[in-house]
Amino acid sequence: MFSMDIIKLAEVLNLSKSTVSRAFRDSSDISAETKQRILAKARELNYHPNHYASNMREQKSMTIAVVVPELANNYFTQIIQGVEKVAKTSGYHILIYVTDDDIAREQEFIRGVSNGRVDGIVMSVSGESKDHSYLAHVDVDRLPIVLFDRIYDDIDLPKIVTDDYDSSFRSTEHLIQQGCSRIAYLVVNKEQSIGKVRMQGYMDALRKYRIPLRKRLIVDCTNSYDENAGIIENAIQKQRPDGILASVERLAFSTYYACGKLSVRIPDDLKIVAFSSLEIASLLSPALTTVTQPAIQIGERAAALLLKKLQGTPIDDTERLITMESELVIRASSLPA
Amino acid sequence: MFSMDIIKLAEVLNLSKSTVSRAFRDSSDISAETKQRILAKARELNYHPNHYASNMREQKSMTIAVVVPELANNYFTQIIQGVEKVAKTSGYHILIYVTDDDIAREQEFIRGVSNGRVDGIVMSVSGESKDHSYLAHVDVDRLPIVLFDRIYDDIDLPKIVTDDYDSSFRSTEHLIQQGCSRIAYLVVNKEQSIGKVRMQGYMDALRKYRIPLRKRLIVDCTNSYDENAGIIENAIQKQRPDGILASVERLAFSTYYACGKLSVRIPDDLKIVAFSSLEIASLLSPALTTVTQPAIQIGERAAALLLKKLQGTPIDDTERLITMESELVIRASSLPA
DNA sequence: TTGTAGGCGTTATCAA
DNA sequence: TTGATAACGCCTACAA
Repeated sequence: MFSMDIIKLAEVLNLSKSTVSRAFRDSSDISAETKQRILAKARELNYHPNHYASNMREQKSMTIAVVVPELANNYFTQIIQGVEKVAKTSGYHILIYVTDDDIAREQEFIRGVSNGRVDGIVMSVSGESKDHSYLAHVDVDRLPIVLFDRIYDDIDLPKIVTDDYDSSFRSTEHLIQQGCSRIAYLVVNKEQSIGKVRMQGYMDALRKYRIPLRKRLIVDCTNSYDENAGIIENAIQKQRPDGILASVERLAFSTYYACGKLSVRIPDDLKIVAFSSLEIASLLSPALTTVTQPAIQIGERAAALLLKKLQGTPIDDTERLITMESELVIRASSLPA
Repeated sequence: MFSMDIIKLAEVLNLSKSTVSRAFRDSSDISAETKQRILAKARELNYHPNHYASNMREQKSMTIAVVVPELANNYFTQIIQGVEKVAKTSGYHILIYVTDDDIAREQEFIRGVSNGRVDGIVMSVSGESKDHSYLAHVDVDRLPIVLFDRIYDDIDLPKIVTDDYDSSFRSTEHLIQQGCSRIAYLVVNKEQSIGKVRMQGYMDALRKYRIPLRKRLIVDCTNSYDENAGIIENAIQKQRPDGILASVERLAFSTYYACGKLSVRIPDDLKIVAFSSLEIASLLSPALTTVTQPAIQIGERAAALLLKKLQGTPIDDTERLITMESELVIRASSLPA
């Protein structure tokens, strides 16, 4: 029950604490010899400068927060991988916060880290986009924020997104070209940025091919697996779609299960394309056609942008909205039987 | 560029900083009225007590570190989900560290958080188990550690594991009962805790059924997808196994790809069982038989155990080694064609 | 090159 | 109930 601090270490070494302190920074004001001696002793006594004390002095924490709506989603865990990778190389630590799509919690987290606890934030916002003005009050010079994927359009922060509109348009077009005419769009929250943009791509593709938009084919799902099972089964039975565009991965899985249960054959009776970062999409039965977002790169990019800002480099305008390209990988689930 | 601190807030309110400070803790030495006034003003001016300053005073950070070998693995992301969930309810923050199975980095991380940066650690160790004595030097009264899944046997810390030996034994037995006699065991690191224990279960099951152990059927894989592709293809062609037990999920995926490439049919020519936390194992082609570990619960349990310790409750002996049960979920990949 | 001293923002102790 | 003051452990002018 004995804790080492800089003073004790200094005493042991018969030096002042300033000298010891210098040994742990880049300071040139110290003889190599003394420095070695200090470092050696520190290792021996297992001394490490207290991070919080340093932080308080230096007003920085070398920590960034990653805020995501959920963890049970390959996309977000890949984002974290990307952020972690970049953060690590610059010596930053990362704190993870999961909002469960609850804007109150999102707000609470942002507040909770607004005290020097983190130096910056990488965030994909929660689904609800009603009142998010709290973000506008954050002093981004003190606490920079980079948004990715699920963003708030009216908030002026650096953003990284994927070409969701195009991907959605192309996916729908692909289904049409495979002969689908009753294409359903599965969405969790169509008020939210990505849900909305992807829906627009879907609708515009239908219009281009003069396929009437049927409101019933836009299916509102939830975050609950159980509820979605019912919703999707119901939609399949009642609306008889011959194609499905799932705006998030999870909804495609639910569709697979529903089809299994209802004996609807994929792709014979129903073709599917899904936004998904599942790496083994090709091992599914049938292999799933995906819009694959470069999730890891997005995470890396977001982290790099944040670090750049943290290092004082100004973000130029071209970097305030970065659009990355997704890839439409066509597999069996959307091809002729 | 104006930062709110307790002194400024006190000035605005015409109070002393002590009084303001009291408003933010449970202190009863303050009138309800004053407290309200302070809290209201704080909200208005967006003041939050600086976390690091508090930490320094209180010698605790309300933060725990989660150290995992990798993030590209459903098991570990589910663990994080579990830890996050429990930590959140107790107001703890979580830092994520990824070792990439590099013990040097593991060591570096532990050192790096040994300064009050975190109050405790939940960790699954890296694969290499040569020299990990550094862990023995950690003062676990100051910095409690809970190990899970991949552990070091000779380190006396609370541990949470799954019944890997039994699972492995039963899986192998299951394959034997399906008529397999040349069962390969795919492993990444057979020196490491889980790799070793799972191998033992495999070997003992073979012995029970008097099936000779063929060294060639124990296939050493790596962490690289590309390398594994070659290794596994090679093993399938040269050793002609009729059953495979994959000790980690990723190796099962590689096997699926290899079989596709080599036109080996699953389960007709080769049956597979894998340790895997993939939630959509039943959607694979064919559906994958899995040993499913209760990953989320393990994470929850590990976090709960750590929090218990942090709250000063002593850990009793029965909790020093907790064994959770995995479930063998039999699906098409290991059943008769 | 090394030492001295002040302050980073809090909270706890003690006095008023 | 409130206020003054001394830590918490560290870093950086500035002095020696």
